[in-house]
Amino acid sequence: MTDETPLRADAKLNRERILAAAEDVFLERGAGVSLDDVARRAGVGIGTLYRRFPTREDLLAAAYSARFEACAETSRARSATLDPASALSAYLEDLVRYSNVYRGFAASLGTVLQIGTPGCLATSTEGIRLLQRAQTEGAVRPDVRFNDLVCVATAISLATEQDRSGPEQIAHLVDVFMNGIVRR
Amino acid sequence: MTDETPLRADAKLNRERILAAAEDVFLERGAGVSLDDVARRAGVGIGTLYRRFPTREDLLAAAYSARFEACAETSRARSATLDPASALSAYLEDLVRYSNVYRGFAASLGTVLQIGTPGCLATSTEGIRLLQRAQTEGAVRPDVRFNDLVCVATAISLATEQDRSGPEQIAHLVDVFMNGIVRR
DNA sequence: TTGCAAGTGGAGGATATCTCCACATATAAA
DNA sequence: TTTATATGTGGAGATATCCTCCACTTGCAA
Repeated sequence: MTDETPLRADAKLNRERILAAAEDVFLERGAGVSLDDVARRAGVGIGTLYRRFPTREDLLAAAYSARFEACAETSRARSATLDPASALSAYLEDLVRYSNVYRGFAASLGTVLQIGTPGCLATSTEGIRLLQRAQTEGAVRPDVRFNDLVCVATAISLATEQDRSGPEQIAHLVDVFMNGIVRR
Repeated sequence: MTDETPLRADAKLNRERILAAAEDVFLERGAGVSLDDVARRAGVGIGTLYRRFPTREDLLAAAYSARFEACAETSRARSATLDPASALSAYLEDLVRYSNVYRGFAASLGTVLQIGTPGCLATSTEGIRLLQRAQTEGAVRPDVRFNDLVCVATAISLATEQDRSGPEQIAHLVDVFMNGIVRR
């Protein structure tokens, strides 16, 4: 799963160049941009890009890694002072917010999270932890899986990146998903 | 919005050929298939296809129209004998089931429903009616919008088209989203 | 019959993806 | 230092899809 041999010095530099270029280009023009453009911006051949990141999702996962790491860290810090359900709710909201940083990223969220990048791993782990905690404390139904949460986040991201709806729309949808549609 | 002048006889025939071909090809290989393939299967030039259906979503909406019409009709019939919440729940379940007929359709559900095809309109109208009824009878939170339901359906479709989960999985997720993730 | 609005096909330009391989070079061992 | 070679590189080109454009055809109303 993880790459065995360490990269050669020049290769490592190119890898970083690619990631920096990807961040710029994805931010500017969305997650669907041509990978040739990324390579060009990085000053690197397209072959080099593909050797390092065989799929677009690999590149997205790597480019997002730091962000996801931050997402996990924020959640960890916050969850100490929140009840389990609120912590999970806040986590979901953040996940959606992060997914909307690159336009068009939402559709890949599920795939990307499954790639073993440190950040992806951190975010998944944190989500699983929060869910489990909420479930053992009886705050959340026991038959919900982490995968369900990812789907929810995906759907909300998709819905909110079409409409130019603000953060209150995201919060509303998260609330609906957390508390249900039926009046209580 | 709706097309003014009626189609010429030959054009109408071609339109039907395209729709029949689209149904076959989408069923076989998913909603993302090459539109050239659809045109070829229909025995029609690609230009003709684009003239009639400017975007893939237009074609999807038209191909789905009959199905959506059936979805609405079923719901209308059923809702007479069900309490508002159950009727809404059943409607949601159907919406998801229909969305999974073409692989890869789920992500377009929101866009497609907004296209004025008779079936799309019927399904939307029915959903809005059920939601309103449930809300005026106090069975469902007043701050939920139809758009939220589409979001829910999308999420569940996405979740269940990845896993090869059966209908009981769909029912389960609908239940979760009707009653909330939070334990009651 | 006939005029023409409506319709048709598909070549072709634009854009993307991804592979392949001749060539270059960092690095570890001699 | 000098190799030997595993590792890395660039980018041409094969393949695929999208979508437009326009010369040509045809249904149909008058």
